[in-house]
Amino acid sequence: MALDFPQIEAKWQDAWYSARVNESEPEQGKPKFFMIFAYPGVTGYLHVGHMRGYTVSDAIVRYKLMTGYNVLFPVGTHATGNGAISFARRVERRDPATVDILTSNGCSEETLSRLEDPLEVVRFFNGIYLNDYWKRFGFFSDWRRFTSTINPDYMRFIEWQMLKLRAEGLLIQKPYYAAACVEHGPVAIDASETDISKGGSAEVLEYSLLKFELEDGRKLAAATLRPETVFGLTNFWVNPEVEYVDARVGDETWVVSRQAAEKLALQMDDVEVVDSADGGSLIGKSCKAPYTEKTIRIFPSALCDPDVGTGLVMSVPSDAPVDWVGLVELRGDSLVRKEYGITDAMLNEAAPVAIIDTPGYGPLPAVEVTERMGISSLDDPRLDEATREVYKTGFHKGVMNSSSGDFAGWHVERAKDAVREQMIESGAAAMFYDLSEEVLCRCGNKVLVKKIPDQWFIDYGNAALKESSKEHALTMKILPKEYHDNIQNVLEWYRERACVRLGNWLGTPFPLDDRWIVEAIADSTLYPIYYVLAKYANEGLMRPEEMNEPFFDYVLLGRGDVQTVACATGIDTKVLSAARAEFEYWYPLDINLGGKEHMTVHFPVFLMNHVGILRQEHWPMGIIVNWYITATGGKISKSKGGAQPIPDAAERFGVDAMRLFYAHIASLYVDVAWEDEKVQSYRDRIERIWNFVVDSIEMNDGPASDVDAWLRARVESWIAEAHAYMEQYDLRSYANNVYFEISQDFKWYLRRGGASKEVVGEALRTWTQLMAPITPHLAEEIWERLGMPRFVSNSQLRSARRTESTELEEAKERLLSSLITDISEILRVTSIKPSKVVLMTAPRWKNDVLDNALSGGEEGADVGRLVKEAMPSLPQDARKELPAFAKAVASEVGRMSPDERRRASARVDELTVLRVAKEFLEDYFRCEVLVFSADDTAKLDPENRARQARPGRPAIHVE
RNA sequence: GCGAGGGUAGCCAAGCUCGGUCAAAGGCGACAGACUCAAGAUCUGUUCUCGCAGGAGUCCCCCGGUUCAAAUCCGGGCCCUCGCACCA
Repeated sequence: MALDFPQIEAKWQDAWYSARVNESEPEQGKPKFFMIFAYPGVTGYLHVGHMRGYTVSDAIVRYKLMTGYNVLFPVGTHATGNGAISFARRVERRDPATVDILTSNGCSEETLSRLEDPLEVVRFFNGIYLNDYWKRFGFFSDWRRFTSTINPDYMRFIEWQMLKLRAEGLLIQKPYYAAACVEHGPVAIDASETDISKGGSAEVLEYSLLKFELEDGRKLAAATLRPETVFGLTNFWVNPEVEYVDARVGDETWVVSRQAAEKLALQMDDVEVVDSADGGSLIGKSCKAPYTEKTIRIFPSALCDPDVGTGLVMSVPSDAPVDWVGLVELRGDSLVRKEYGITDAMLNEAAPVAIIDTPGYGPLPAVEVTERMGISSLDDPRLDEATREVYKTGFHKGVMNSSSGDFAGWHVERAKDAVREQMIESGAAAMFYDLSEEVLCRCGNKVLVKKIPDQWFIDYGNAALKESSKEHALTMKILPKEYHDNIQNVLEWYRERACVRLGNWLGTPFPLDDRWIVEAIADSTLYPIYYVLAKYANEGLMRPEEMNEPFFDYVLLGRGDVQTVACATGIDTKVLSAARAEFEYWYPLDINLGGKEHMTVHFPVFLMNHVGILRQEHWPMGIIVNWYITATGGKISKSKGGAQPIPDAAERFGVDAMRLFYAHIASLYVDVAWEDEKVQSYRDRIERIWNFVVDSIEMNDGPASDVDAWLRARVESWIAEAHAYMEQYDLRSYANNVYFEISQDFKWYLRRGGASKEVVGEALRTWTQLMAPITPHLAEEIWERLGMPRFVSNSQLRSARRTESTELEEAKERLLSSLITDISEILRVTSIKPSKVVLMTAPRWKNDVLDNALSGGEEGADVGRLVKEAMPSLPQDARKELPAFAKAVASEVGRMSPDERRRASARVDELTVLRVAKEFLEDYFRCEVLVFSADDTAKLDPENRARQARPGRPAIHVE
């Protein structure tokens, strides 16, 4: 009989939610478990990959619920930022891809026009996430606590957080250079291109702007990434085709390209274009280099790009292949030389000057590389490659040579910053920021780097904060372990982080200055707390305008007394006390689970804000990082709308099959490709289990047998292992046992003639409980069939009762199954069709020797001692065998782990076990089976195989 | 570049923290058999090579080292993936 997945999913979800099994209230004295997953940003539909982390969270929470914990597992969404705004804009202009995604998900034209409003977009997707994803998957989340970051009450919480950061001295202000659109303000440069229409992979480059003084006092400003090469300057490049301008900067006049002047104006105060400047007229003239004060000649070059840097370039032919090739080309270009009057003497003055010792190169790497590669023209596309090669080695491995003055002997990497600093200090240079490629805003305007003079930062560089956070992180349960170790480095590396931004964004206005909006990472650090309070706001027990600083101070920091706070807020004292008690009950957060992208972004600030603002007893306890589900042949990205819409997949495969897929397909800490066939096979597995269970429930009761005790023993092992795995949140091993190993045990039981309805029923109940965290709908359906009261989901999973006797029961069956393996192996290799199998258990003395070896304790067994102690009592014919056997046993025992020792000590009466199992074996191999002890003088052993018998491994003879 | 993770049999994926229980779990695929009118359903077995006795040989990206013993530890190399800050 097939399972109707959608039907049972709906049935149990209705039942759970109407019985409010998913809702959480504090219960003093009962241990609590508080878990969240990092809430998703509201930027469109999610895809099947996102459900991995969410599902794992739900499974953990469900397990905790079944093991005595009062659990809290709230969910929410992150609407801050421009995701919803840009989505609304795409809808507004009826972007075909966006419209297509929406309509294929069933949106009407009416809904479409509603979604032109960003707030409606947020509302719309909040509904989708809640209903189509999380409820659809049967999560045990307390829906009453749902919150979203642009809800008015949540915003009050963020305001409070910023005030506390300031109070702790963790807010600082300083200038900042950000990519910005002239019209829309700062934009994010990011490959997913939420803000921009072009240039997602651009970077902000830090140029040094070096000033070269002309005879008339004006200054040519050249932008370079390598200021330390100032010592190797030989000439200057100007493009006669480019339009330059004279720009007044403070009390100086700079010559730069018109485009560069515009950029400078955004980054420096007091920049004004006063005149145009003719590049051609400069050529042939001289200018004075900064720092070295060397006089160099100005030459023409077509390579100066007015959009890159300042459109003016300083020339270092020793280390820049482009400069060297430029000089070579110029030397051979008589036409140009004639036009600008460039003489051989001038060119000779521009001969390369060696400045850097680069491992693997001579004194002039650029000359060397271009000659080796045979590059002689600026049009040669391999110039880029040559530049990269020289730059890379020179910058990271090079050392400044004796021609670099005070910096001789410095590593280039260090010299770069030091030289720049000195030049800036002396007024010979300035900083200049530019993008590595053209970036266009969604509106079509150019994105440029703009100085923001009074940017606010959270000071994650604060030494005390950093130290406490690192120390606390060591005590946290952080998985995977690699991240537990690495987060130390991440925290160490953290520095100030911009926490507010200008522009058209959804989010909380910055309480210290409402031109700013609190930035999207900064408003999502303490938020687990807010789930505790959201219930009260959602139920109308407090209004946003009442949630002021005294309110949060009282509830979260325990400041003030309830009467005063009630006056200051207008909130009922009962509500205040309850909220505070509830916070104290649930906090700290036990687990925050999120994708690997959070490792260097969200998790560190999440931790540090807790440490910075809250009392130590409220600092978070654990972090779990999950890796991704990807699509075959590339990421299934959110922006592309999702290769596999979640409701569709749920419909096709069933929620439980997907949940099992997420739990079992691989360790959480590797990326896994989504494959329909894989999910389908989990669906098959679930149906197989269902059919098996139904058959078992309907089975006829049979007589008690000797495997009953074995199955009971196995149940104890299932439970013990389940708890052990979940202790480590190792869902995969847990699922492997529950969905694959356990069914094997049932099959073995039946095969061995087990028939007790009672024993099977007992085992089925435990099995069902074990399934409940991962495949809850299936488990409930089975639980109901078993006649159990609602619900398996909140039934209690007891702890295991393993004893010596359960060990023995398991050892007994292990003996049989390994015996079957051995016999089958012999039959397979020899191709004998057996008419008779003779089994001979090890003689008594071998057991004694093994026991003796095992009792030897830690120092292990000594062969000599074993032989000496066993010899006297041995029958004559065994004495020859003893030394070899003792040696084998000694080495075997020597390398046993404690676990193996325990098992080996739990040996069973093999003769009896085999005699009892004789019929079973005869049935299995369809032939006669004879059982002897090797001690038995009447045994049937024509080939003298009895000597091979060892404890746990009877000798075998087949014919 | 900086930082992190990884390369295991046809494929996916455990194992590596604590070296021996590892020819290396499990799943998928493939092959064979059983049950069947039949099957893409289910069950059983096989799936590195050799083997008419439960075994042997070779193996866990490559090279080298430590060790009685290495998939596991150390060094070097090649290759892949990911994060890098105002992007959630």
